[in-house]
Amino acid sequence: MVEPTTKESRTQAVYTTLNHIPVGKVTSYGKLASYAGLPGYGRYVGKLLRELPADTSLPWHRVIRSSGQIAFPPGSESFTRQKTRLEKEGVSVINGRIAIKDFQWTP
DNA sequence: GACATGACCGCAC
DNA sequence: AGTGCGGCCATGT
Repeated sequence: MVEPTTKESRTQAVYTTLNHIPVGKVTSYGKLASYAGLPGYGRYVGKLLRELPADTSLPWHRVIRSSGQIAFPPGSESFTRQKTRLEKEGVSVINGRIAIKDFQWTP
């Protein structure tokens, strides 16, 4: 049988890993995918987060690009929303970039 | 099934 | 340090 990797299992794996990111730390789409057991699924992670409901309890704002920058165009609503949430958790964002040296979270 | 799109990534210049 | 290009995966037309 070859179907242990269904859409639901992938989604669940990503959600679970995302929910384990502690406050004050962030990770990247690609790293999150790898930690969830899905290396190379960075784009898919972005798609999942995009499909999240507005009232979700998942810390989607703790996911940024590997370059340390927010994935939204500066000034957009999503950008501001993410920046505000991050700063409320103690993560400084300057010019769309995470201002701390050790922003990467490792399980 | 081919082509285009997207909250991505790594490497080369 | 900024830009470009190919690679990656799932979806929608």
